[in-house]
Amino acid sequence: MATIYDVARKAGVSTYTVSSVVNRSAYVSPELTKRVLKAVRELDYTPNALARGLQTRSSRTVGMLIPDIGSPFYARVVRGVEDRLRQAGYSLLLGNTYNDPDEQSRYLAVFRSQQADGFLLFLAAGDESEAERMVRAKKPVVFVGRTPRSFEADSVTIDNVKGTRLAVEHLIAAGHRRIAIVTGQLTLSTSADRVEGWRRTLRRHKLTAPAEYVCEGDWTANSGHALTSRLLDLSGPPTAIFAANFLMMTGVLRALKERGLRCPQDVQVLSSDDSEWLDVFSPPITTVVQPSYSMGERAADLLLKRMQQLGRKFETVLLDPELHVRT
Amino acid sequence: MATIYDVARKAGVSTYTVSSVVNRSAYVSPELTKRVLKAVRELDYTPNALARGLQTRSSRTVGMLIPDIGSPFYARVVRGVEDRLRQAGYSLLLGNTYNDPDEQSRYLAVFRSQQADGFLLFLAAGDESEAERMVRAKKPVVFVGRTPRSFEADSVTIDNVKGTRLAVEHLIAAGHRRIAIVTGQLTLSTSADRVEGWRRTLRRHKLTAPAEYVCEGDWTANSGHALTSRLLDLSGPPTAIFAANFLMMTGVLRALKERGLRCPQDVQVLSSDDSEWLDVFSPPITTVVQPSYSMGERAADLLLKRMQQLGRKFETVLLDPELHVRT
DNA sequence: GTGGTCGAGCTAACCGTTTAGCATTACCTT
DNA sequence: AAGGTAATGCTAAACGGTTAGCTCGACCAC
Repeated sequence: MATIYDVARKAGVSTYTVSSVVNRSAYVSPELTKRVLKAVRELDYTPNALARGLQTRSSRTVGMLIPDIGSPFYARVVRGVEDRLRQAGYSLLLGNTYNDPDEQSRYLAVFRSQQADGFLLFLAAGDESEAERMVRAKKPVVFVGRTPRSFEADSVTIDNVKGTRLAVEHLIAAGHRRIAIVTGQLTLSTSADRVEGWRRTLRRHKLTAPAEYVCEGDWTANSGHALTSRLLDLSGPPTAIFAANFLMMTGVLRALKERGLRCPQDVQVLSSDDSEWLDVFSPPITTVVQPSYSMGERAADLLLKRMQQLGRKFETVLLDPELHVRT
Repeated sequence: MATIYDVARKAGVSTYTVSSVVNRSAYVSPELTKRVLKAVRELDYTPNALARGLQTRSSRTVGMLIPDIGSPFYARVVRGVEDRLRQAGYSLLLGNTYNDPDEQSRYLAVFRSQQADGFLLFLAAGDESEAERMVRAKKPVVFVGRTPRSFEADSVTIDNVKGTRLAVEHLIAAGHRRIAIVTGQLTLSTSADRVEGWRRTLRRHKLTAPAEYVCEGDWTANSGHALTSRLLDLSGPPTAIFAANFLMMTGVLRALKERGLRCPQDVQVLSSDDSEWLDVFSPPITTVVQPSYSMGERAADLLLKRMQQLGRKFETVLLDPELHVRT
């Protein structure tokens, strides 16, 4: 690989001049500019980002932590992030945590070592203290999807309380009185908020639900399946189930199918996370549409702002979910 | 951020000693080792990967190009890659090309600038010459999913000819005689091979199909929809349609639904790309299961081998698809 | 002619690692 | 005691960029 020295020699100028031309960082006469560009072309020179980053102490790279790139929801968030960062000239370093705090720590160490300029954290359940230290150390961090419980920071989340409220109101309007919720770890704000939305909406409509109607799982189809089986074994099983993500929803449907229960006739199922193509399948699943792509965009925007201006006050972006009714 | 100098000073040793301890690259007495580790801990020292990479001319980073992280299929490939690379101590730099050759070039430049040690390319349709230059320049490159048409290289692909054969044979066995195929750009080996498998299988069974039964799209749901509409307008419309990926399949179903055609009674639909949860929805879609996760793993393995031993002869891994029959 | 100002581009130090080559010490051999 | 050897860790030079501070010449005013 050609270096800046090679280019400088070939063009008969100093490395300063090459650098100035390549980065458009200082005026260079047309004559020299032409010679430099010619040498760059002929040597197929690409600046070494490592060397540049070492000197400028900025890698133009952002580290992002997500639970699972395999889930369409997260994937769309990543897409939003990437499209924005690309425009701003940043690259994305991605870390799949599989919701495992150890993997999470490992990736944070990698990001740190790679001198990431900023961090987008879609945190796993578990210890928040590491993330908190980063915020306290004034590193540019934006929390995505899940807000830290115990400290202030930039974040972009979806109004999960509202999302569940829309879903539950829809069910109540359809005549349901026994509505259960199947969700992920309750220590996560996403889960807690969804349960909160469910609880409040029931109360506002003067409905009650047994404690067993709140089912804590781990976002997987298997947990959705297991929790639903338990629900159906209750003496008073629900007539509607809200699943907090797509995979759990498929687990719910599987449990119903196993028992020969029909959806929506016997048990109606709603879920978070919309996909356009749900239209073409049955049963019809009414969903809470999470603006996942724009969540990614907004998070990237917020991070870019924070990186530019470290001292600014924390900002919290709350995005509105919508109900996509399917019948 | 603490540097190796800070650690050296604090421990009262040279940077050589710190480096030796941190990398376990040379024997250091227990006494000094202890002092170094203590200093590392107290200063919370993390080596600067940029400086290290500059010196060792290896970033321990792999650049990967994929069409769209938003598609579950690609996402699973990425997961396989990432899990393997992680074990080997590499980070993944991801580039979403959206099947756009320009984006692809842009990302290759980024990877190059970031001094990626290796490249995993799930290429977009279009010009292959850039990738070819990389291979000729003896850079560690592994092609994933799609093989280059015009030159030799390491690659990991799925036997698409066989996949389509399984699908078409299944349809023929079920009594279908008019089988159409809806696929992506025919310049891509994935598409071409699928069409090839379809054509050969029909011929082997002494069936013919009009030219219009081969429908070239761009992998999107919209193109699946448009192509299917055209198919249904033919004077002799097909009784079965094979869609070359998940999204196109949903487009096919949408077109059928619009016309009130029932699946599988009126038109049966098969597709590539399985998802476990298809079980819980109807219509039942028989799919060709692509071993996407292991494709990622194998690609990463192959790349690691190539990076270790640049001169080795090219290897082609062909993975077997399976049919997942749903009724 | 002198001094001042300005613009263009050069020089050289620095970013934080790794590592070849060397220095020092301890220990062994004869 | 002298010389040889091995073990241990130090010194200093890279790696490939960026950029503060400087030089040099052109131009201008008086």
